[in-house]
Amino acid sequence: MKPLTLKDVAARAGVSPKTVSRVINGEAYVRPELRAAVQRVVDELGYRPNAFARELSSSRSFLLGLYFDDPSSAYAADLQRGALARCRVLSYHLVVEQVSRDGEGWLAECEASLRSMRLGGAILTPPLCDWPELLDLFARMDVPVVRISPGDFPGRTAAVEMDECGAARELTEALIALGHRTIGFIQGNPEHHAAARRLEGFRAAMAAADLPVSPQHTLQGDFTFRSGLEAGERLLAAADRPSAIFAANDEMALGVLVAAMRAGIAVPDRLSIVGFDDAALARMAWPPLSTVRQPHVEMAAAAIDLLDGIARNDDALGNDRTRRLPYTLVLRDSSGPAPTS
Amino acid sequence: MKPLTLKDVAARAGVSPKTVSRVINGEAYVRPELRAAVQRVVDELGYRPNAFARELSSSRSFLLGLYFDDPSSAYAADLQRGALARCRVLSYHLVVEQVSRDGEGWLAECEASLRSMRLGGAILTPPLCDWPELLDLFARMDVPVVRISPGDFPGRTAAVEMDECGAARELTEALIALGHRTIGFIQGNPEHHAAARRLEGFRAAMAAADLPVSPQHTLQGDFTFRSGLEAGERLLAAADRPSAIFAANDEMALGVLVAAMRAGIAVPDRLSIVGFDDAALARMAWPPLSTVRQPHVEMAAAAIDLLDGIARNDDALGNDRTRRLPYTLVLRDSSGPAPTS
DNA sequence: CCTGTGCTTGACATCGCTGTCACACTCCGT
DNA sequence: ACGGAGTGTGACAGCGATGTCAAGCACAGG
Repeated sequence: MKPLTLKDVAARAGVSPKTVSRVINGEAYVRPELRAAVQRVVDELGYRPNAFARELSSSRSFLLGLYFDDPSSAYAADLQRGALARCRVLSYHLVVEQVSRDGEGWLAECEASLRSMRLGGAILTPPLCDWPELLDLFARMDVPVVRISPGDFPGRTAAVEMDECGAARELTEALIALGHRTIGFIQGNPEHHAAARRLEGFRAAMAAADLPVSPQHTLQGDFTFRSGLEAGERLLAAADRPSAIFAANDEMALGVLVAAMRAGIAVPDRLSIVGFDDAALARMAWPPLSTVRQPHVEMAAAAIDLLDGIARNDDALGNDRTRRLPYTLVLRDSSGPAPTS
Repeated sequence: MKPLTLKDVAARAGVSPKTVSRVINGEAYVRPELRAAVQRVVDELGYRPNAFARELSSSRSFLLGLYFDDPSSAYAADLQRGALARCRVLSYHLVVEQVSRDGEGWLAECEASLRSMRLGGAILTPPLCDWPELLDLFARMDVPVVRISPGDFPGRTAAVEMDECGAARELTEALIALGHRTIGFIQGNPEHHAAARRLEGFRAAMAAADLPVSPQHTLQGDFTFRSGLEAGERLLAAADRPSAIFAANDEMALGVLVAAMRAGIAVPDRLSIVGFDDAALARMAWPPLSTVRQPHVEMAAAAIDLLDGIARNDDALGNDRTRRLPYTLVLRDSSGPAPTS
């Protein structure tokens, strides 16, 4: 099966290849009738331009990179799904890359990878989005970047974010409204800077309600189930056991839930647990988790849109290179009124 | 930052571009000393050939496609992680694509996508791997394919699989050994043909032990949590409630677990539940799920290796185009002795 | 000394497309 | 009628690599 080329189409339409190219790319200066005629031939033959040749001669690119630290988290999967769907629509292709800061050569390896394959843009997810070396690399390579929930360097690149602080505050306020006065908090991966905002929001709500936040009740996790389990066990074994625990993501909240089960503490009767993200997991737990819905799919789609805009040089975007998406509180059965005892 | 080209390297090394190309590609007929000298320059400059140009002139390709039906399942994430890791090593790039059979144009869209971007190979995951139209398409486009757990058309393409039937039988035997005599089974997505083997294995074990399998105890699910929950509820409400339930994947098993919790049925004391896959989820449940570990990561890596082999025309592979990987029974706390009552 | 063979190297065309530029033509105002 | 601006079109070069082929060289055998 010989591939169809521009020349074939041109011959069939009785015009020069360049004219076909103009039609394909929607360039100006083609007579409307001619444009229509050529378009008809293109459709008839089902012609698709070879993306590699295109890229080579125009240094545009149709490949977008999605960079993850850990591509197997539920978070990553959601982002990917959103990005993928949008890519289809805008006819980009998505290249997934995994980067970790282990070892010496990670940056060099990234650079090599980028040099061998020019990307039209890249999406950096936390915690990568806050690594200055990586941002420098993309800047040097002149690859447009959109960051998801960046924690540092605001304004340095386009970004998609959510009001994590506000969301955490609202969720905490909801717990306080349920009568909880002693609330534990399990932080996420310290490298994930945006996640630190969740702690801020929690503290803000507690301070506003004049409730104390003891350091023993503010534990460090790393977003994994295991870390949530361990932190949960410690919190539940404490003398002044909190009546509610806020974990900075759903996986850790699930860990706390299991810790409570093991310890025979009824949820939500004797302990309320809330998470963050509204991952698919949240609904698979028993009781289902109260959490904050972070619109991951939409965030990824917005990121693709931003990249597309930058590629098209839509300076209509101008200064508006940051999209902020709304969150939603999702109160399910893992949280309830504080025990009266 | 101007990109480094073959010519630059050639000039620096005092040879022709073609010779550099030879060194890069490890072709024969270059004097060892020259080869070493050129290699040194390449390393020094950190030169990387432009993959697009390479692809254009040689019609080789360094892009591998990973095709999913649902890219957000835990299964998909595991496969992707394995593929990604192997790609890094072999310096391929991974393009992720999502295909569904909705609507009219899905095949045409796939074809268009493939025509615009020649892939060096593709990995098809279930249930896509059993869609004959898709297999035909790839054959027509002359893109090598490796299928993961194909259900139909054995031998048609290279494949990576696992003994699903044997695994299901062993797991069922383990339940029988625990004293269970009435065991429910929840099937997976009927489109996922390989998964039908799990039912076969289950039936084989039951038959071997002379235990009846009632049709009311063999329900249809679709691999989602929700379908597991619903099937679980039905099984648990039945008059002759089974003492153990085998769900064809972990997500559905989790659904059954929640159904049991809701109904106040203690697991594993009054009901044993087992899943299949050993997804990350399995360990996040309470009690943690007994299941069969399917080596997803290794399977994906093997698939990449197969594609690489095909690309290099290693006919050393010859007829050995199917890799079968081993499973492991993982018995955790969601299964236990049958209740004596 | 000549021819043949095998190794080593580079010149050149080519992959499919787009950027650049030149040319042709139409439509003005003067 | 003529210069100039604005349109429409195609010829041609080149993006950065590899395939092909021919040429140069060394060494063997006749």
